[in-house]
Amino acid sequence: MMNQDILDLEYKTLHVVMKMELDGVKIDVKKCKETLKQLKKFNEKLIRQIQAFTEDEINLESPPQLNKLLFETLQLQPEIDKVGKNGCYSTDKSHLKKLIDKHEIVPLLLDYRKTISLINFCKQLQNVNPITKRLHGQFNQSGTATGRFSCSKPNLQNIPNVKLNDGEINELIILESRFREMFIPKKGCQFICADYSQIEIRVVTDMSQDEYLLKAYTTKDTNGKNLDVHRLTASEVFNIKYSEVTDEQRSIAKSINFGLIYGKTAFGLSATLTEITGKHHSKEQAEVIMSKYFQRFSGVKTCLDSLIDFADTNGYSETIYGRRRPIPQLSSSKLSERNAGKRLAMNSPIQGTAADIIKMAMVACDEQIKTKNLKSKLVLQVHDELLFEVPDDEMEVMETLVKNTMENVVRLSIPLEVGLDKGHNWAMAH
DNA sequence: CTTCTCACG
DNA sequence: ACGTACGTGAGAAGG
Repeated sequence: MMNQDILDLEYKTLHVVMKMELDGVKIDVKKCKETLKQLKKFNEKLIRQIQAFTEDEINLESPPQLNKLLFETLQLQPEIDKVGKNGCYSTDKSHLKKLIDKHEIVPLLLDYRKTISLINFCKQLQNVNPITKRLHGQFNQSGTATGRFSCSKPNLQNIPNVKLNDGEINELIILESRFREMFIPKKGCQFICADYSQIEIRVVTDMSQDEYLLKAYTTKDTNGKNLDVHRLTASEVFNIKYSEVTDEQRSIAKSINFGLIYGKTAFGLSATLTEITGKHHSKEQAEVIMSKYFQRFSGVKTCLDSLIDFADTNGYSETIYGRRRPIPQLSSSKLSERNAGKRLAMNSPIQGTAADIIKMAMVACDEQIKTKNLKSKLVLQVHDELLFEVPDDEMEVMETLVKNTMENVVRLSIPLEVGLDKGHNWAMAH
Protein backbone atom coordinates (compact mmCIF):
# COMPACT_ATOMS: atom_id res chain seq x y z
CA MET A 1 0.00 0.00 0.00
CA MET A 2 1.25 3.39 -0.91
CA ASN A 3 2.22 5.92 1.72
CA GLN A 4 -0.65 8.37 2.32
CA ASP A 5 1.52 11.48 1.86
CA ILE A 6 2.62 10.29 -1.55
CA LEU A 7 -0.95 9.36 -2.48
CA ASP A 8 -2.12 12.84 -1.50
CA LEU A 9 0.71 14.37 -3.48
CA GLU A 10 -0.25 12.36 -6.56
CA TYR A 11 -3.90 13.47 -6.31
CA LYS A 12 -2.87 17.12 -6.09
CA THR A 13 -0.39 16.71 -8.91
CA LEU A 14 -3.00 15.09 -11.14
CA HIS A 15 -4.95 18.33 -11.26
CA VAL A 16 -1.89 20.37 -12.20
CA VAL A 17 -0.86 17.92 -14.91
CA MET A 18 -4.34 17.85 -16.40
CA LYS A 19 -4.24 21.62 -16.86
CA MET A 20 -0.73 21.44 -18.30
CA GLU A 21 -1.82 18.89 -20.91
CA LEU A 22 -4.98 20.77 -21.83
CA ASP A 23 -3.13 24.07 -22.17
CA GLY A 24 -0.38 22.60 -24.30
CA VAL A 25 2.47 24.65 -25.69
CA LYS A 26 2.81 26.85 -28.77
CA ILE A 27 5.13 25.73 -31.55
CA ASP A 28 6.80 27.86 -34.21
CA VAL A 29 5.60 25.60 -37.01
CA LYS A 30 7.14 27.81 -39.68
CA LYS A 31 10.59 27.49 -38.16
CA CYS A 32 10.01 23.78 -37.80
CA LYS A 33 9.16 23.37 -41.47
CA GLU A 34 12.14 25.42 -42.61
CA THR A 35 14.45 23.35 -40.45
CA LEU A 36 12.92 20.15 -41.79
CA LYS A 37 13.58 21.29 -45.35
CA GLN A 38 17.24 22.00 -44.59
CA LEU A 39 17.66 18.72 -42.74
CA LYS A 40 16.20 16.74 -45.64
CA LYS A 41 18.57 18.41 -48.05
CA PHE A 42 21.50 17.72 -45.75
CA ASN A 43 20.38 14.13 -45.36
CA GLU A 44 20.09 13.48 -49.10
CA LYS A 45 23.59 14.76 -49.63
CA LEU A 46 24.90 12.43 -46.92
CA ILE A 47 23.12 9.45 -48.46
CA ARG A 48 24.76 10.14 -51.81
CA GLN A 49 28.19 10.41 -50.20
CA ILE A 50 27.70 7.24 -48.17
CA GLN A 51 26.27 5.14 -51.00
CA ALA A 52 29.36 6.03 -53.06
CA PHE A 53 31.24 3.53 -50.87
CA THR A 54 28.82 0.67 -51.51
CA GLU A 55 28.29 -1.58 -54.50
CA ASP A 56 24.58 -2.18 -54.05
CA GLU A 57 22.25 0.00 -52.02
CA ILE A 58 22.20 -0.80 -48.34
CA ASN A 59 19.70 0.13 -45.69
CA LEU A 60 21.57 2.35 -43.24
CA GLU A 61 18.87 1.77 -40.62
CA SER A 62 19.78 -1.89 -40.46
CA PRO A 63 22.58 -2.73 -38.02
CA PRO A 64 23.33 -6.09 -39.76
CA GLN A 65 23.66 -4.44 -43.16
CA LEU A 66 25.81 -1.68 -41.71
CA ASN A 67 28.01 -4.30 -40.04
CA LYS A 68 28.54 -5.99 -43.37
CA LEU A 69 29.53 -2.72 -44.99
CA LEU A 70 31.92 -1.57 -42.26
CA PHE A 71 33.56 -4.79 -41.18
CA GLU A 72 33.47 -6.87 -44.38
CA THR A 73 33.33 -4.64 -47.46
CA LEU A 74 35.45 -1.85 -45.98
CA GLN A 75 37.52 -4.16 -43.75
CA LEU A 76 37.40 -1.96 -40.65
CA GLN A 77 38.62 -3.48 -37.39
CA PRO A 78 35.83 -3.37 -34.78
CA GLU A 79 38.33 -2.57 -31.91
CA ILE A 80 38.13 -5.08 -28.98
CA ASP A 81 34.31 -5.05 -29.13
CA LYS A 82 31.95 -7.80 -28.16
CA VAL A 83 29.08 -8.84 -30.39
CA GLY A 84 25.46 -8.23 -29.43
CA LYS A 85 22.57 -10.66 -29.40
CA ASN A 86 22.26 -10.60 -33.18
CA GLY A 87 25.91 -11.37 -33.67
CA CYS A 88 26.51 -7.76 -34.68
CA TYR A 89 29.20 -5.38 -33.53
CA SER A 90 27.61 -2.31 -32.06
CA THR A 91 27.55 0.64 -34.44
CA ASP A 92 26.16 3.16 -32.00
CA LYS A 93 27.61 6.63 -31.62
CA SER A 94 30.22 5.80 -28.99
CA HIS A 95 31.54 2.87 -31.04
CA LEU A 96 31.54 4.77 -34.32
CA LYS A 97 33.50 7.59 -32.69
CA LYS A 98 36.33 5.18 -32.00
CA LEU A 99 36.52 4.43 -35.72
CA ILE A 100 36.26 8.03 -36.81
CA ASP A 101 39.84 8.30 -38.08
CA LYS A 102 39.86 4.88 -39.70
CA HIS A 103 37.60 5.67 -42.64
CA GLU A 104 35.99 8.74 -44.12
CA ILE A 105 32.59 7.03 -44.16
CA VAL A 106 32.38 7.06 -40.35
CA PRO A 107 31.80 10.80 -39.80
CA LEU A 108 29.25 10.67 -42.63
CA LEU A 109 27.37 7.89 -40.84
CA LEU A 110 27.38 9.84 -37.59
CA ASP A 111 25.94 12.87 -39.36
CA TYR A 112 23.41 10.69 -41.15
CA ARG A 113 22.18 9.28 -37.85
CA LYS A 114 21.84 12.75 -36.41
CA THR A 115 19.87 14.10 -39.39
CA ILE A 116 17.46 11.16 -39.23
CA SER A 117 16.90 11.74 -35.55
CA LEU A 118 16.37 15.48 -36.00
CA ILE A 119 14.02 14.94 -38.95
CA ASN A 120 11.84 12.77 -36.72
CA PHE A 121 11.71 15.51 -34.09
CA CYS A 122 10.59 17.98 -36.77
CA LYS A 123 7.79 15.69 -37.90
CA GLN A 124 6.53 15.19 -34.35
CA LEU A 125 6.56 18.88 -33.44
CA GLN A 126 4.30 19.79 -36.36
CA ASN A 127 1.39 17.76 -35.02
CA VAL A 128 -0.27 20.70 -33.33
CA ASN A 129 -3.93 20.40 -32.40
CA PRO A 130 -6.02 21.93 -35.24
CA ILE A 131 -8.32 23.70 -32.80
CA THR A 132 -5.94 25.00 -30.13
CA LYS A 133 -3.02 25.33 -32.58
CA ARG A 134 -0.84 24.06 -29.77
CA LEU A 135 1.03 20.87 -29.03
CA HIS A 136 -0.48 18.74 -26.25
CA GLY A 137 1.91 16.05 -25.05
CA GLN A 138 0.74 13.40 -22.61
CA PHE A 139 2.49 13.63 -19.26
CA ASN A 140 2.14 10.15 -17.87
CA GLN A 141 1.94 10.43 -14.13
CA SER A 142 1.97 6.77 -13.29
CA GLY A 143 3.96 4.01 -14.83
CA THR A 144 7.58 4.86 -14.18
CA ALA A 145 9.46 2.83 -11.61
CA THR A 146 10.85 5.76 -9.67
CA GLY A 147 8.00 8.30 -9.55
CA ARG A 148 9.16 10.46 -12.40
CA PHE A 149 6.86 11.48 -15.22
CA SER A 150 7.24 10.16 -18.68
CA CYS A 151 5.86 11.95 -21.71
CA SER A 152 4.52 10.72 -25.01
CA LYS A 153 2.68 11.66 -28.21
CA PRO A 154 5.01 13.41 -28.59
CA ASN A 155 7.67 13.01 -25.96
CA LEU A 156 8.44 16.59 -24.92
CA GLN A 157 11.04 15.53 -22.38
CA ASN A 158 13.71 14.58 -24.89
CA ILE A 159 13.87 17.64 -27.12
CA PRO A 160 17.50 18.33 -28.13
CA ASN A 161 19.19 20.74 -25.75
CA VAL A 162 22.24 22.17 -27.47
CA LYS A 163 23.85 25.42 -26.47
CA LEU A 164 25.92 26.91 -29.28
CA ASN A 165 29.48 27.98 -28.57
CA ASP A 166 30.64 31.23 -30.12
CA GLY A 167 31.77 30.73 -33.68
CA GLU A 168 30.18 27.30 -34.09
CA ILE A 169 30.27 26.44 -37.78
CA ASN A 170 29.03 22.85 -37.88
CA GLU A 171 25.76 23.16 -39.80
CA LEU A 172 24.16 20.15 -38.12
CA ILE A 173 24.91 21.42 -34.63
CA ILE A 174 23.44 24.77 -35.59
CA LEU A 175 20.28 23.06 -36.87
CA GLU A 176 20.12 20.97 -33.72
CA SER A 177 20.30 24.08 -31.55
CA ARG A 178 17.07 25.34 -33.13
CA PHE A 179 14.78 22.78 -31.57
CA ARG A 180 14.13 24.46 -28.24
CA GLU A 181 13.74 27.71 -30.15
CA MET A 182 10.65 26.18 -31.78
CA PHE A 183 8.85 26.29 -28.44
CA ILE A 184 7.42 29.79 -28.07
CA PRO A 185 5.07 31.62 -25.69
CA LYS A 186 1.78 33.00 -26.98
CA LYS A 187 1.49 36.69 -27.87
CA GLY A 188 2.07 39.02 -24.93
CA CYS A 189 3.87 36.33 -22.96
CA GLN A 190 7.37 35.18 -22.21
CA PHE A 191 8.74 31.93 -20.87
CA ILE A 192 10.25 31.44 -17.47
CA CYS A 193 12.38 28.32 -17.29
CA ALA A 194 13.28 27.25 -13.77
CA ASP A 195 15.53 24.32 -13.06
CA TYR A 196 16.81 22.76 -9.86
CA SER A 197 20.58 22.89 -9.69
CA GLN A 198 22.11 19.43 -9.04
CA ILE A 199 19.02 18.26 -7.21
CA GLU A 200 20.05 14.61 -7.05
CA ILE A 201 23.44 15.32 -5.50
CA ARG A 202 21.74 17.60 -3.01
CA VAL A 203 19.36 14.77 -2.14
CA VAL A 204 22.36 12.49 -1.57
CA THR A 205 23.87 15.19 0.63
CA ASP A 206 20.74 15.34 2.75
CA MET A 207 20.31 11.57 2.99
CA SER A 208 23.96 10.89 3.77
CA GLN A 209 24.77 13.93 5.92
CA ASP A 210 28.25 13.51 4.48
CA GLU A 211 30.66 16.00 5.99
CA TYR A 212 32.29 17.11 2.75
CA LEU A 213 29.11 17.32 0.73
CA LEU A 214 27.47 19.38 3.47
CA LYS A 215 30.51 21.63 3.39
CA ALA A 216 30.21 22.04 -0.37
CA TYR A 217 26.65 23.28 -0.13
CA THR A 218 26.91 25.42 2.99
CA THR A 219 30.20 27.30 2.68
CA LYS A 220 31.02 30.14 0.35
CA ASP A 221 34.29 30.71 -1.48
CA THR A 222 36.36 33.87 -1.19
CA ASN A 223 34.10 35.69 -3.65
CA GLY A 224 31.02 34.87 -1.60
CA LYS A 225 29.84 32.31 -4.15
CA ASN A 226 28.85 28.76 -3.32
CA LEU A 227 31.54 26.13 -3.60
CA ASP A 228 31.41 23.94 -6.68
CA VAL A 229 30.77 20.31 -5.61
CA HIS A 230 32.64 18.77 -8.50
CA ARG A 231 35.65 20.99 -7.89
CA LEU A 232 35.60 20.20 -4.18
CA THR A 233 35.34 16.49 -4.97
CA ALA A 234 38.34 16.74 -7.27
CA SER A 235 40.39 18.54 -4.67
CA GLU A 236 39.64 15.83 -2.10
CA VAL A 237 40.15 12.87 -4.42
CA PHE A 238 43.34 14.18 -6.02
CA ASN A 239 44.75 15.84 -2.90
CA ILE A 240 45.11 19.27 -4.40
CA LYS A 241 44.01 22.77 -3.52
CA TYR A 242 40.48 23.77 -4.49
CA SER A 243 41.83 26.60 -6.60
CA GLU A 244 44.28 24.37 -8.47
CA VAL A 245 41.78 21.84 -9.84
CA THR A 246 42.11 21.52 -13.62
CA ASP A 247 39.13 21.28 -15.95
CA GLU A 248 39.93 17.65 -16.65
CA GLN A 249 40.10 16.80 -12.94
CA ARG A 250 36.81 18.56 -12.36
CA SER A 251 35.28 16.64 -15.23
CA ILE A 252 36.46 13.34 -13.73
CA ALA A 253 35.05 14.31 -10.34
CA LYS A 254 31.77 15.19 -11.98
CA SER A 255 31.48 11.76 -13.52
CA ILE A 256 32.24 10.22 -10.12
CA ASN A 257 29.52 12.30 -8.49
CA PHE A 258 26.94 11.35 -11.07
CA GLY A 259 28.21 7.80 -11.29
CA LEU A 260 27.72 7.13 -7.61
CA ILE A 261 24.04 7.91 -8.01
CA TYR A 262 23.78 5.02 -10.45
CA GLY A 263 25.97 2.60 -8.54
CA LYS A 264 28.83 2.82 -10.98
CA THR A 265 31.62 0.27 -10.63
CA ALA A 266 35.39 0.63 -11.05
CA PHE A 267 35.04 -1.03 -14.46
CA GLY A 268 32.56 1.60 -15.58
CA LEU A 269 34.63 4.42 -14.15
CA SER A 270 37.75 3.20 -15.98
CA ALA A 271 35.84 3.42 -19.27
CA THR A 272 34.74 6.96 -18.40
CA LEU A 273 38.29 7.93 -17.43
CA THR A 274 39.61 6.58 -20.72
CA GLU A 275 37.04 8.57 -22.63
CA ILE A 276 37.59 11.83 -20.74
CA THR A 277 41.38 11.77 -20.82
CA GLY A 278 41.86 10.04 -24.16
CA LYS A 279 44.38 7.76 -22.42
CA HIS A 280 43.73 4.21 -21.39
CA HIS A 281 42.83 3.73 -17.73
CA SER A 282 42.71 0.30 -16.14
CA LYS A 283 40.09 -0.97 -13.73
CA GLU A 284 42.79 -0.93 -11.04
CA GLN A 285 43.51 2.76 -11.59
CA ALA A 286 39.80 3.47 -11.31
CA GLU A 287 39.64 1.43 -8.13
CA VAL A 288 42.31 3.60 -6.52
CA ILE A 289 40.31 6.72 -7.31
CA MET A 290 37.06 5.20 -6.10
CA SER A 291 38.49 4.00 -2.79
CA LYS A 292 40.02 7.43 -2.29
CA TYR A 293 36.59 8.93 -2.94
CA PHE A 294 34.75 6.72 -0.47
CA GLN A 295 37.52 7.19 2.11
CA ARG A 296 36.96 10.96 1.98
CA PHE A 297 33.21 10.87 1.41
CA SER A 298 32.60 8.11 3.92
CA GLY A 299 29.11 9.38 4.68
CA VAL A 300 28.12 8.65 1.10
CA LYS A 301 29.49 5.13 1.39
CA THR A 302 27.54 4.47 4.59
CA CYS A 303 24.40 5.91 3.04
CA LEU A 304 24.56 3.78 -0.12
CA ASP A 305 25.22 0.66 1.96
CA SER A 306 22.25 1.34 4.18
CA LEU A 307 20.01 1.94 1.14
CA ILE A 308 20.94 -1.56 -0.02
CA ASP A 309 20.36 -3.00 3.46
CA PHE A 310 16.96 -1.37 3.66
CA ALA A 311 15.84 -2.76 0.31
CA ASP A 312 17.29 -6.14 1.18
CA THR A 313 15.29 -6.49 4.38
CA ASN A 314 12.08 -4.89 3.08
CA GLY A 315 12.01 -5.98 -0.55
CA TYR A 316 11.53 -2.40 -1.68
CA SER A 317 13.36 0.93 -1.66
CA GLU A 318 11.86 4.14 -0.29
CA THR A 319 12.31 7.87 -0.94
CA ILE A 320 12.61 10.45 1.85
CA TYR A 321 8.88 11.07 1.52
CA GLY A 322 7.89 7.41 1.47
CA ARG A 323 7.52 6.52 -2.19
CA ARG A 324 8.30 2.83 -2.61
CA ARG A 325 9.71 0.72 -5.41
CA PRO A 326 9.73 -3.07 -5.16
CA ILE A 327 13.13 -4.57 -5.97
CA PRO A 328 12.60 -8.32 -6.48
CA GLN A 329 16.00 -8.62 -8.18
CA LEU A 330 17.63 -8.57 -4.74
CA SER A 331 16.39 -12.09 -4.03
CA SER A 332 17.41 -13.49 -7.39
CA SER A 333 19.63 -16.54 -7.50
CA LYS A 334 21.76 -14.90 -10.17
CA LEU A 335 24.55 -12.69 -8.87
CA SER A 336 24.34 -10.31 -11.80
CA GLU A 337 20.63 -9.83 -11.13
CA ARG A 338 21.28 -9.16 -7.47
CA ASN A 339 23.97 -6.64 -8.38
CA ALA A 340 21.51 -4.92 -10.70
CA GLY A 341 19.06 -4.90 -7.78
CA LYS A 342 21.65 -3.20 -5.57
CA ARG A 343 22.09 -0.45 -8.16
CA LEU A 344 18.33 0.08 -8.22
CA ALA A 345 18.30 0.15 -4.41
CA MET A 346 20.86 2.97 -4.46
CA ASN A 347 19.44 4.93 -7.38
CA SER A 348 15.68 4.76 -6.89
CA PRO A 349 15.46 6.63 -3.55
CA ILE A 350 17.64 9.39 -4.99
CA GLN A 351 15.92 9.80 -8.35
CA GLY A 352 12.56 9.23 -6.66
CA THR A 353 13.08 11.86 -3.97
CA ALA A 354 13.95 14.41 -6.64
CA ALA A 355 10.75 13.41 -8.46
CA ASP A 356 8.74 13.86 -5.24
CA ILE A 357 10.20 17.32 -4.71
CA ILE A 358 9.41 18.63 -8.18
CA LYS A 359 5.86 17.28 -7.95
CA MET A 360 5.45 19.20 -4.68
CA ALA A 361 6.86 22.27 -6.42
CA MET A 362 4.39 21.94 -9.28
CA VAL A 363 1.50 21.79 -6.82
CA ALA A 364 2.83 24.68 -4.75
CA CYS A 365 3.41 26.91 -7.79
CA ASP A 366 -0.08 26.14 -9.04
CA GLU A 367 -1.59 27.10 -5.68
CA GLN A 368 0.35 30.37 -5.61
CA ILE A 369 -0.75 31.24 -9.14
CA LYS A 370 -4.36 30.50 -8.21
CA THR A 371 -4.44 32.51 -4.97
CA LYS A 372 -2.74 35.48 -6.61
CA ASN A 373 -5.18 35.31 -9.53
CA LEU A 374 -2.39 35.14 -12.09
CA LYS A 375 -2.78 33.96 -15.67
CA SER A 376 0.63 32.31 -15.94
CA LYS A 377 0.58 28.67 -16.99
CA LEU A 378 2.85 25.70 -16.45
CA VAL A 379 3.48 24.23 -19.91
CA LEU A 380 6.29 21.67 -19.52
CA GLN A 381 8.02 19.56 -16.88
CA VAL A 382 11.36 17.95 -17.69
CA HIS A 383 12.34 16.10 -14.50
CA ASP A 384 14.16 18.94 -12.74
CA GLU A 385 12.87 21.82 -14.81
CA LEU A 386 9.57 23.71 -15.08
CA LEU A 387 8.61 25.91 -18.03
CA PHE A 388 5.99 28.62 -17.47
CA GLU A 389 4.20 30.78 -20.04
CA VAL A 390 3.96 34.17 -18.35
CA PRO A 391 2.09 37.32 -19.45
CA ASP A 392 4.49 40.29 -19.70
CA ASP A 393 2.82 42.12 -16.81
CA GLU A 394 3.26 39.10 -14.54
CA MET A 395 6.95 38.58 -15.22
CA GLU A 396 8.24 40.28 -12.10
CA VAL A 397 5.87 38.56 -9.68
CA MET A 398 6.36 35.19 -11.32
CA GLU A 399 10.15 35.32 -11.23
CA THR A 400 10.24 35.62 -7.47
CA LEU A 401 7.18 33.41 -6.97
CA VAL A 402 8.61 30.49 -8.95
CA LYS A 403 12.10 30.72 -7.51
CA ASN A 404 10.97 31.07 -3.90
CA THR A 405 8.30 28.41 -4.16
CA MET A 406 10.60 25.84 -5.74
CA GLU A 407 13.49 26.54 -3.38
CA ASN A 408 11.35 26.38 -0.24
CA VAL A 409 8.83 23.68 -1.05
CA VAL A 410 10.76 21.29 1.20
CA ARG A 411 13.38 21.95 3.83
CA LEU A 412 16.49 19.82 3.48
CA SER A 413 19.61 20.21 5.59
CA ILE A 414 21.15 22.16 2.72
CA PRO A 415 19.50 24.78 0.50
CA LEU A 416 17.89 23.89 -2.80
CA GLU A 417 18.97 26.20 -5.57
CA VAL A 418 16.91 27.12 -8.62
CA GLY A 419 18.32 28.66 -11.78
CA LEU A 420 15.95 30.99 -13.58
CA ASP A 421 15.93 31.91 -17.24
CA LYS A 422 13.49 33.95 -19.27
CA GLY A 423 12.99 34.65 -22.95
CA HIS A 424 10.86 34.42 -26.04
CA ASN A 425 11.62 30.80 -26.72
CA TRP A 426 12.68 27.72 -24.77
CA ALA A 427 16.30 28.06 -25.82
CA MET A 428 16.38 31.49 -24.15
CA ALA A 429 19.18 32.41 -26.53
CA HIS A 430 18.46 36.12 -26.66
C1' DC B 1 7.55 -8.68 -30.22
C1' DT B 2 12.49 -7.86 -29.62
C1' DT B 3 16.67 -5.43 -30.67
C1' DC B 4 19.21 -1.39 -31.83
C1' DT B 5 19.88 3.41 -31.92
C1' DC B 6 19.31 8.08 -30.15
C1' DA B 7 17.16 12.06 -27.81
C1' DC B 8 16.45 13.91 -22.69
C1' DG B 9 17.14 14.21 -17.24
C1' DA C 1 32.37 -16.29 -11.31
C1' DC C 2 29.25 -12.42 -13.01
C1' DG C 3 28.82 -8.21 -15.75
C1' DT C 4 29.64 -3.89 -15.43
C1' DA C 5 25.39 3.38 -14.75
C1' DC C 6 19.75 4.80 -13.42
C1' DG C 7 15.12 6.42 -15.57
C1' DT C 8 12.27 7.36 -19.94
C1' DG C 9 9.80 7.21 -25.61
C1' DA C 10 10.15 6.86 -30.73
C1' DG C 11 11.24 4.77 -35.07
C1' DA C 12 13.10 1.25 -37.88
C1' DA C 13 14.39 -3.42 -38.96
C1' DG C 14 14.09 -8.30 -38.57
C1' DG C 15 12.18 -12.60 -36.92
